[in-house]
Amino acid sequence: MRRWTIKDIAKQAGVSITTVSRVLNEKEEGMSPKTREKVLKVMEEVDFQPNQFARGLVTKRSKIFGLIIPNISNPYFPELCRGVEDEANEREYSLIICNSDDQSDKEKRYLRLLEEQQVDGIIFSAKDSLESSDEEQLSRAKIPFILVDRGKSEKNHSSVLLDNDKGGYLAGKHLTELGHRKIACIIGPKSISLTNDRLEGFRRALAESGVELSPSQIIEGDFQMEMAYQKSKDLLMKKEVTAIFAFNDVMAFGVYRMAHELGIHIPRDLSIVGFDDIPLVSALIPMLTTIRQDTYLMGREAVKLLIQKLENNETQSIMFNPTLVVRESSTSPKLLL
Amino acid sequence: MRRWTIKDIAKQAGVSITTVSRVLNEKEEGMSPKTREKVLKVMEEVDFQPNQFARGLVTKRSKIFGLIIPNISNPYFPELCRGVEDEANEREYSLIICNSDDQSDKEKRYLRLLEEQQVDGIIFSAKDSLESSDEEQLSRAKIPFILVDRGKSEKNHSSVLLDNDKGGYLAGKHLTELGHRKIACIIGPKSISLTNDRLEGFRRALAESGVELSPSQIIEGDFQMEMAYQKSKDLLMKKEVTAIFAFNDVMAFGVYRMAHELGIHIPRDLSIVGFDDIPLVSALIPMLTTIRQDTYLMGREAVKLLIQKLENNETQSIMFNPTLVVRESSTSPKLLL
DNA sequence: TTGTAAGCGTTATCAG
DNA sequence: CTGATAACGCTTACAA
Repeated sequence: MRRWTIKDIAKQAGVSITTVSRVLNEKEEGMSPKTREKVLKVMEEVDFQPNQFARGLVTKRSKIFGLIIPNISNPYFPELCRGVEDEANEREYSLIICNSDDQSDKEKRYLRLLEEQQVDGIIFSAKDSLESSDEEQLSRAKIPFILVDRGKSEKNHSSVLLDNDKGGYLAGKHLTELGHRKIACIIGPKSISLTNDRLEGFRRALAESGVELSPSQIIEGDFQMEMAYQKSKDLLMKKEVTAIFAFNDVMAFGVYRMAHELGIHIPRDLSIVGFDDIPLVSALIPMLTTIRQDTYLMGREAVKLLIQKLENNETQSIMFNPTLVVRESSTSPKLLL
Repeated sequence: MRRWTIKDIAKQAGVSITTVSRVLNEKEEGMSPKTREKVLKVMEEVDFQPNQFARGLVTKRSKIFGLIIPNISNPYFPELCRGVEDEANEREYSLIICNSDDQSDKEKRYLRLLEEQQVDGIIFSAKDSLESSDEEQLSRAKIPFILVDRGKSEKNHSSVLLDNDKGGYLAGKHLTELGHRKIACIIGPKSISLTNDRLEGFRRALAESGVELSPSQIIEGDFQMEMAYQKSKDLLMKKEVTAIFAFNDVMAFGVYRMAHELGIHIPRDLSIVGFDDIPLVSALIPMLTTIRQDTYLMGREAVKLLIQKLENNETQSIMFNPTLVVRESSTSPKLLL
């Protein structure tokens, strides 16, 4: 037999389909317990499952959220994703995930896809802040969305972001307090605003100690290990800096590798500070000093705010605070160059 | 105005809804180009998007696959997930992902959820091989599925698995060939069959060199770093082994950490072999020798076979071959104990 | 407390 | 080549 429908259930239980629909939706407590029992019994027996297509067609709700992230292979995102998934599922939503690879066209394509799938909302960790064309599309489709991790806090949309300026500041302050004066950083793509925020905070911290950051000490990376590994070579060979601040942990991994290759000892010859505090960080030897963000919680929070938006049309933004986690990779420079 | 429907398009273009539906589905090339143009133009103008609920209601297809994995935070799975997502999207499918945390009840819950969402198929990396109750449910719901990474190859369902026995064998052979005689291993949960497969291959390789694996040399881990870190302490302090084979890279990370803490030098005092070859592995210092599997490709392949099943009802299984990647963490023991 | 019937936006079957 | 029209399975006024 084909799948059971409420019609079948109704016939079997000797009631109308309306009644079945009612018990399905747990509405109308004003209903004879007998009838309810009868219906529930039949449903139970055949392990009835309502058809979401039919439901959605009427209610216009899919109980699905979309999550767009740059790349799940970047260890930052599984944590975020996990937070989003856990919160979503507790609230009976499923999650479609999409990897944009930081490409605008893929973002657009997925946005369309999600719209077509009639998702009830989108959690968006975009290439950067939303492009206006995307925002337009989203609002035209009336899909509530929330920006997470990437983007800017604006009053016309919800967001869950990190105080990246503060993160950069913490890193800078830590290094200058240790006595470092010659410091470089491996930043993210300049097109991404959080890169600039971190850089600004970092600069400010250095400036407070009268340390300047020359252009040659700012290396543009892509948040991946490989490029950081390669680009740090020059920097390390010249031996002109005593410390490096990598804008994420994965790039710090790259620096570790190059330092190892060149026989540079961490932290004796070189201090390193990372960003994110991804779980595997504690396995790096020596253990990495880093700026921690509570990625998992940010994911959960994003879903909460999204649901706020969805149910009450409330726009809300939260900014998380990063913290400095001092481990073994940072120490005072052995001598001032 | 509310969302456009094919009805609106039809009216606007001065044709019937059937015609609109036809151009939407690119059917019936036998159609006057004029009409087609006319309709397409209107669609373009209003950026028309068909309602998947209505579509699904009649076609019974959601264009969504479900992916159930233990935990996206375990670095093995993002790769798998990425492979699945890429292949799925190229074929116009979206992907709902679910983390089961290796708990049977969560698996069951998600299975139900996916069924309710009317997914067109499920890619399942279960706790272990499918429980019969799950298989029953799946077949009752007529949802095609494929097992990936975890499970057993059986002729009544498709699967994409790794030759774990061979993987274990490669690791064992490598270590014995280097001259190790006292070897331990940190395995996965015994309830998972791939653990036993790897162990068996490993044992066989050791046996070929007359090396035996005593129970005290088999440590049960959970594929996470933390437990491997703690459980390796005893092992390392006794200094009774010259090599350790960790059943995944993440646990190898844990061993690295403990070795570092205890001042044990890798590979001089201790050789380590991991499993998986996750991307960050190359950042471990010294670089980890490991058994590589092409996780990304396995993900892609899983989707291909799933679609085979879906479209042609062909059941097919593939077994991938692991390879040994020798890096810096394994070498001959400095002296035979 | 329960039932009837009108949609929801598509696709598919027939006619024309 | 094109168009009515009947499903698809559910929710929801509106009646009874």
